[in-house]
Amino acid sequence: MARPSLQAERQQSIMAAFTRCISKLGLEAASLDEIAKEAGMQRSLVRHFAGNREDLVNQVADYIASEFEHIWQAQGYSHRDDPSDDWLLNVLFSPAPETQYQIMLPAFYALLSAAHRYPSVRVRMTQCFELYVADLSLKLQARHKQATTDDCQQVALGIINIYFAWDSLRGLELNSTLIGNNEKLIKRLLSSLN
Amino acid sequence: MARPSLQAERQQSIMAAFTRCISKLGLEAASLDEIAKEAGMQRSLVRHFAGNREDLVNQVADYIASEFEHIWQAQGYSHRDDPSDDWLLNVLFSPAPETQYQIMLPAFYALLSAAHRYPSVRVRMTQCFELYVADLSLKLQARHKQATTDDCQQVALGIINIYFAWDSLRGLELNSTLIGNNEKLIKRLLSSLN
DNA sequence: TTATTAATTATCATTTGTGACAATTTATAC
DNA sequence: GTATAAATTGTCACAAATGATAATTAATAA
Repeated sequence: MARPSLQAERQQSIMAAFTRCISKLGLEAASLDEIAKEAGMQRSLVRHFAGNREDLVNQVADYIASEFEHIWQAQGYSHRDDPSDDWLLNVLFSPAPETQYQIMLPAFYALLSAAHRYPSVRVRMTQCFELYVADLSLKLQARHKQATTDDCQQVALGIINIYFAWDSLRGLELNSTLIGNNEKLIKRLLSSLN
Repeated sequence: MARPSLQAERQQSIMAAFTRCISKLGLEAASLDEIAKEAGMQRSLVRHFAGNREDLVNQVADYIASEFEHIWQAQGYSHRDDPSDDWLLNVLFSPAPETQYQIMLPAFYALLSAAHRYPSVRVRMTQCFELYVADLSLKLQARHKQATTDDCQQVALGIINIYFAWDSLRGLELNSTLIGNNEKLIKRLLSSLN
């Protein structure tokens, strides 16, 4: 006999707003006021539903990691039958998922960089990153049977590092051949598994 | 007939302090008070010698870019006679220069990530990054005559991206085989030039 | 030693970010 | 309609970051 709770929805939209702010401004510059403005609610509501700043940071790390894992899993599933090397390039560079990725990737990377200052963030991001590498490594192994496990892990790590670097260099106005080389580079790494 | 100016020295030590703060805290969290404390002077002096925050950020971008170029050039020079592939691994991973690199690299990367918010920072960092890639590309070309220019540029970009990613993941506590794979990965890329 | 110029110290006001909590409104069940 | 529990709004105090500037001290040249 009471008003229905919006806790869950509100918490979600706060996390989404926080993520967008991090993506745009970086973690430290994403203030509670910014988050509130981005979420279209008052700061008091942000506090009410998500707690203090430390709580928010810890929560958003889990949110971003989970979303990331989810997107990655969905992408992998939708390309599960594509035996060619291009499956990965499609996942990474195809325009379709960019709407989510364009927000998610910079935020993910911002949290990686800040992880050493927030112990519980570090734990979650480490877990997520290792899972990411391990999963890509497995997918590579499945497509390149003759390669060793170690080879696959190296290439998986390399691709992920290059991908992150590619994303975080978007703010620079590098000449386009340089940017385009990232895709070729990933192909080069993949071909080293044959 | 006046007191001698300390402008130049003070400016240098402020930049050095700012760089250390960025390396430790990130750009946005490196406040004027932190910089002053790190430089062992009062905030008023920081302002007096280096101007307001915007000035400081622009100056530190140039400082970091210049220092970086300088270190890189010196490293390259000291290994100019080493024909093996290991020259590069030594430059990147040998413990000697780490005292400077351990400060410089995270700061460099923090500025890259923030570049899109500071136009003049973006210009300087873009210039520095492109020079970095171009120079490594040339050095690779000199050691791998049979490789094409495009091959060399791809590999140079890849190595730099992997190197930066390796550095910025230090905050995570990744399992050590994963970390060690970065070095193997660079060897793998280099061997693709043969 | 004195004038000059710069370093250095000390303070102030303003803005922004954060935490806390009271007051009010709103949607449900009875 | 009324009680209930939650959402929502509003406001206050406190701390931190920045910008600005006056007052003081110190090192040189003449």
